[in-house]
Amino acid sequence: MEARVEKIKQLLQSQGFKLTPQREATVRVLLENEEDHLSAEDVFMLVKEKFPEIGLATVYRTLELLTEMHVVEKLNFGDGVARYDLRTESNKHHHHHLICVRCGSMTEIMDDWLLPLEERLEKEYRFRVLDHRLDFQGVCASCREKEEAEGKEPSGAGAETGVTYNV
Amino acid sequence: MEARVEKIKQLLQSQGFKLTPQREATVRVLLENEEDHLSAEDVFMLVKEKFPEIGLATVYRTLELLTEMHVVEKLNFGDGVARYDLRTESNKHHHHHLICVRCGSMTEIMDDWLLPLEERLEKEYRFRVLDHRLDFQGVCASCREKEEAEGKEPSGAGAETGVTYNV
DNA sequence: TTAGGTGCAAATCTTTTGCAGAAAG
DNA sequence: CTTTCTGCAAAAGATTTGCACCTAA
Repeated sequence: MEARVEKIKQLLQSQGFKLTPQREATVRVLLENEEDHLSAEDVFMLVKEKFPEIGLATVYRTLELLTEMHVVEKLNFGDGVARYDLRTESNKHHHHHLICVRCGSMTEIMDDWLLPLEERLEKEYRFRVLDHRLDFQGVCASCREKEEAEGKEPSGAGAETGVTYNV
Repeated sequence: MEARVEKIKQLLQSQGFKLTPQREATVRVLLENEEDHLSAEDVFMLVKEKFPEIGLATVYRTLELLTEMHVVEKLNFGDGVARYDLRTESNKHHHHHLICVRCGSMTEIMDDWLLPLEERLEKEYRFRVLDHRLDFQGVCASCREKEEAEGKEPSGAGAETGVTYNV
């Protein structure tokens, strides 16, 4: 943990930025909540617990800086707020989401299933992939069990099931 | 074209909604600009040309309705505005984006490269996929050519090249 | 005549920015 | 000292909502 803070500190300093107490508090919140996808507001609230004087704008500016430094990744799940993820060895480029349209739960899968696709993009489109985002919307295992227990049809058609009316 | 408008009309009516002139104008704009990813504001401007009295709120409400009906798909490329795509036979579930970090261009690829992955999700996670989103960020062919012509290194490391500092 | 729709303006919500003062090299 | 950084408040930009009026089955 300390080593990771130190690494970020050095990275910032190498570019002429400072790891101020506010920024360090922000980074620590991100490290302590690595499993979550925190919004700027979430980060702000958590930082405030340790550092009550901090301003929301500072958090936004810090997250922007960390995004530029590729320390965090700015995510967008379409719910109107940006979310931020630390980029670590384990999630670099291997970050896919299973989003359940029933219960809203989100599962992450880390396998890098896309490498073969990226090779194809390189060959067929001459497109050099730097990053990707892959989200699946669907129904998670536990919601499926629930629905099957209730005797519903296995997958379901209806208002919010993703049925497409082809136009 | 008329047939597609008619189909949408019937779909709306089957749920008790009306295809008002404002909504029809909005739908037609979407049909006429199927290749683009229009924002609500874009749609508003285009509808205004044909139907000057329309209000922005009506466009938003129409797009929301069409999204709920799965006639359009609401997309988010992280540039601060939602964009809307008609869901058609040809792009249903086969809609990937190549977003160039240099010039901002966006290419769509229609191949459904993800079917094998969706099968794996079904097997390994019991997750029933209804839809997905796959975006690649990288450098497009023409920007690569430009950079190579300028004698830059082939792919590049630097501020906005997606280099990841592992933390 | 009644639910669904519309336009307008105001409200909301997230994110950004201007600025004067504070901190660090 | 000079650059970087901060907090606050105001601004900006996208989207939503309240409301009075309108319009079809």
